[in-house]
Amino acid sequence: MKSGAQLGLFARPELSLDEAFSRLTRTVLPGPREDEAWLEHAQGFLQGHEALFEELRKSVRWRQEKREMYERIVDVPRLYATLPADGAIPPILERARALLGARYGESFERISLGYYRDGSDSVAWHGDYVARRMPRALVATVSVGAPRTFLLRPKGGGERVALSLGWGDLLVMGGSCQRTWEHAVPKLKRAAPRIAIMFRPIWEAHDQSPDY
DNA sequence: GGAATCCACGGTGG
DNA sequence: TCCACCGTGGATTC
Repeated sequence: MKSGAQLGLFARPELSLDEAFSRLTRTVLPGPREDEAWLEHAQGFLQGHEALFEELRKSVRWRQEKREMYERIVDVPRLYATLPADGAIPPILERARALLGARYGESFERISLGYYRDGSDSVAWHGDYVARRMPRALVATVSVGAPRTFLLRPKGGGERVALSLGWGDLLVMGGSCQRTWEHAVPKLKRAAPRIAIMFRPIWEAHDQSPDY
């Protein structure tokens, strides 16, 4: 039996509108109440994510960024792109953006993509570059393709939180999350491809720095 | 024993 | 001036 991927018979991607946010669970991360960091997580937010994964993988102009570390030029271990600069914004993502904007009262102007091709692609512990300088910053991520472990830990140490993100899952990080917590996608021996689709407001008009 | 995790490395930029 | 940043690869832990 051939899989849907082999036959190209993917379900048309759609948002399960009636229940788009019904499975959303909110987690307040441990920390000072007056400087709260929180997560909202919904499994299967985007139905038919396989088709969107394939569309993005094929149509987006993926960038391999490089970084100098310890007198060597190394590849950043993932591919990166922004929409619409590197490809058309699929209608499903415009709808997702509108839904998220309505729920959170923000306009998510920036869409950036991170392509984790296999288990050797990863991102080290970090808070988003611009967001961590803001008192509060929303970052919404929809993950398509195969799940990868997504870790969070408080800056300065403490118990960490682990999530599995893929298959159309939604994760929203809010409050002081980018400033008081760090997140990472660790390398794994074996992992199938995943694309993270990140929605962010414009925090600074001149900001051009990539966030992952 | 294999996989996950930890840690040190150091030039750059804020 | 100082410190946070971050990919690699070897060491350590699970």
